[in-house]
Amino acid sequence: MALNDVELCDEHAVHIKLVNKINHEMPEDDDLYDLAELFKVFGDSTRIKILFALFESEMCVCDIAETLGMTQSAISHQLKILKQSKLVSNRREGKSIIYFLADDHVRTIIDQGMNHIKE
Amino acid sequence: MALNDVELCDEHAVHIKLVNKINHEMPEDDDLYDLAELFKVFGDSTRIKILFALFESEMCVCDIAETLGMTQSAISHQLKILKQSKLVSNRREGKSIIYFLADDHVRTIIDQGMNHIKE
DNA sequence: TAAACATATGAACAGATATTCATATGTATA
DNA sequence: TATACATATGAATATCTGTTCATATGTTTA
Repeated sequence: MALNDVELCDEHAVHIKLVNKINHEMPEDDDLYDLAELFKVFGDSTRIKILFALFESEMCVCDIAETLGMTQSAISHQLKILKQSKLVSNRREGKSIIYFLADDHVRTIIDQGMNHIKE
Repeated sequence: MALNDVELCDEHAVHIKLVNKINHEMPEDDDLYDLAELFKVFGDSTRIKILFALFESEMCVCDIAETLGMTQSAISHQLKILKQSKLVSNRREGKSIIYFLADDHVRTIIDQGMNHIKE
């Protein structure tokens, strides 16, 4: 749909200033997209579980898989997504790769989410 | 995959206590699911844009559609999802239905997300 | 260095999801 | 009360996403 083709309420003349103001305050499309992508990462219960596990302790992939009762492959795929979003980091220790939380935003965001659903 | 069928690292004997501890601290499945569902709602740029619009002012459906340059139907579908998650509420005013933010968790959660992507 | 171990990865499939289109519902107005 | 207006909704479709399976990569150890 073209931009000059959008639907308008009858009261459009009254609201046009509001629409313009809001579009002026709206963040850049890139930021909005990145933000949605970030929340998308939190929007899967497997990844949420992995993050909760890492709240308690850093862990190797195998132990995360065991904790969640899922295959190593499934966990590894999800860890890749969490790492790409910079929510977790990892380091090698011998044969194992240890994953841990990248920073404390993760906790804050999840805590706020918990507050919301607990009401 | 059955629970007694999970893969175990060779070092399993060392880590079994950690796994048990983490499973003990892990929130209930229902809560984990609800939490993921909540973040899923934030994980779409159309819905993120609607929320940013409502940060500035309550609005009727038609004006939201115009602001975002999208159809009334698409916006209405998304508003339904936002309302089901209790992120927005609405009231009727004559022919229009006015949507507004339900509470302040929304701002906090989105602000934290912004902090993360802005680093 | 060959074998075992730990993890990563690509392809494929099944299930979920956002938008569109047509239309229904509810409200105001001529 | 017929018509226009504002919004909601169901079905259909195209796209996206999580898991599985098979296998590749990289490390340790016998």
